[in-house]
Amino acid sequence: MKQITKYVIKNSLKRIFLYRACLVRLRMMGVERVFSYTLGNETGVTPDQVRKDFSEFSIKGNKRGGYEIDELLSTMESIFHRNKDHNIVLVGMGNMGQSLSKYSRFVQRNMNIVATFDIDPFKQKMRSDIPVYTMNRLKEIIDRFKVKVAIVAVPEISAQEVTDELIRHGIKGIINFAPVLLKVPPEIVVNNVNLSDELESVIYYVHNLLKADGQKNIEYYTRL
Amino acid sequence: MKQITKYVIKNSLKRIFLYRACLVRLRMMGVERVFSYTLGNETGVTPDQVRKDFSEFSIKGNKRGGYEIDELLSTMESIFHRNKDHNIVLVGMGNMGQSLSKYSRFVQRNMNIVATFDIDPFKQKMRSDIPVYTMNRLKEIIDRFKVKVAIVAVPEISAQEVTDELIRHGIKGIINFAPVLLKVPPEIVVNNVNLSDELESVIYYVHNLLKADGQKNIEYYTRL
DNA sequence: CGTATTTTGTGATTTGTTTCACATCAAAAT
DNA sequence: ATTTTGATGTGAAACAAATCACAAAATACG
Ligand SMILES: NC(=O)c1ccc[n+]([C@@H]2O[C@H](COP(=O)([O-])OP(=O)(O)OC[C@H]3O[C@@H](n4cnc5c(N)ncnc54)[C@H](O)[C@@H]3O)[C@@H](O)[C@H]2O)c1
Ligand SMILES: NC(=O)c1ccc[n+]([C@@H]2O[C@H](COP(=O)([O-])OP(=O)(O)OC[C@H]3O[C@@H](n4cnc5c(N)ncnc54)[C@H](O)[C@@H]3O)[C@@H](O)[C@H]2O)c1
Repeated sequence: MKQITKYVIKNSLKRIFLYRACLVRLRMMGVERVFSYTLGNETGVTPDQVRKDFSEFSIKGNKRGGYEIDELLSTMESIFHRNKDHNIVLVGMGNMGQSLSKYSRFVQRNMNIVATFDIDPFKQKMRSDIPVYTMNRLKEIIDRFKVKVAIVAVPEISAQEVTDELIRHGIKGIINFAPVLLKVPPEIVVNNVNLSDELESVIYYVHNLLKADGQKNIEYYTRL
Repeated sequence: MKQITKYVIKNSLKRIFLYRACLVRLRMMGVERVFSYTLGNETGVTPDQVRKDFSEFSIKGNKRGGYEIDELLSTMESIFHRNKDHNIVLVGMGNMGQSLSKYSRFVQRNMNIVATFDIDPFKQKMRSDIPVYTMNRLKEIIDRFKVKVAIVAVPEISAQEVTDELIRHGIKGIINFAPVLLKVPPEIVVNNVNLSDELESVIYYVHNLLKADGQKNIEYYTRL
């Protein structure tokens, strides 16, 4: 009973990510507390929106005193389940897969790629920090590391087949870089990232903005 | 007068990309015409929404006869300015930059990376199809190839500085892979792609869906 | 040729999101 | 201790997006 259940990250959640990144930076700069005004200014969001977003996630501040950054960050950590580590597998060690496997920021955020998989024996011989396995070890690794989330970085043609296999072995969430809409059962979370579309949309907006020349941006964009 | 003007791709435009990819596939399979119902089914969108989207972009079909795929595709091509080529520059030939520079699908969609740039002399010596230049040739290349759009794939710390330089030399649109909100004048289009956030949001949704277990998806997601 | 059928295109309605406005509280000032 | 000030938190209002519903148009069929 596979079906297309596309989802996009809710804007309010995207903004929470934004706030967090900003808070981490401010904290490193020695700042201890923020107001919705400060945070809004820093992230290009109105203070009202910041407070509404916090309200949605039941994040509380101190009347008049604003928000204590450390407290805010630890509240966010528990919202995002960042207190514990998350094991991830990556399928497809081509250009994209290799690049992602080396990306240190995932680890910094407690997202560990514990193993990668590829059908190409040459890729399997690659020396790398993270092991590259054949597909037949998929189940073993997913079970051993209690992996719930996978990165799909295989060619378009193989993406659905790989996805089916991942789900069969217990994967619940997928971030997919292949330019296809994966069909999955409704309880599976899929985030389709299509970089060609992202780039092309920039071109589209550049052209239309140049024509429109100025204030009518709203017609073409949606604010985050 | 730099400021934060974040924009996200409008959902209706995202869906148009979706329709197009689907239409290309159907066309290759020999299908000649579609109905909003077919297309919706194929992309997980309601037929009403398909027609509303087409209406927004003034795409017309034939009452009763549906849409002729070829006609639809060529209308879309002109909407997306795909009739002409688009020259792009890429700054930062690290893991991500190299991967993107090899991505053939950009070229397939008439988006040509004409040159790449890096401060690292080692990267400049790299043999690759696309030339790697020092930053001081940026202006020359941008002018020569009439480049309007750039890909930023440098570390977080350098992203703003590189962006400023790109804009100074006439770039109007940027897709940014560094996890920072770039500050740009309001007439510049920026698409900030943050892959850590995308991955983390999958984890977030997986956890919350598992808890919610079933139909209340709507609470956590926004449909595309 | 006219009637039934099917699908588009778009106002009207509903649903969702952002902005506004202000009561509420906590701290600072007097 | 009381007033003033300044920020939060959240209903209400305004705005935006998605769904519904149906008239209009094109085709099929008797
Ligand atoms: N390269 C990029 O910058 C880029 C950008 C955006 C999207 N993408 C998408 O990401 C995906 C990967 O792109 P790439 O450039 O890394 O391609 P690639 O060809 O370099 O790598 C694909 C890898 O997947 C492996 N593979 C193929 N079928 C497999 C299967 N059934 N099971 C396991 N592994 C399999 C191949 O052996 C290869 O190593 C593609 O869908 C592409 O469209 C790539
Ligand atoms: N690697 C990934 O998979 C990945 C994923 C998501 C986001 N990103 C982001 O993309 C960016 C690049 O990541 P990466 O992994 O390729 O890093 P990297 O360190 O491999 O590459 C960065 C490149 O930028 C060059 N550079 C640095 N400063 C520069 C400057 N001022 N001008 C020109 N070039 C400069 C460096 O010489 C290097 O070649 C980072 O911001 C990173 O956070 C990377």
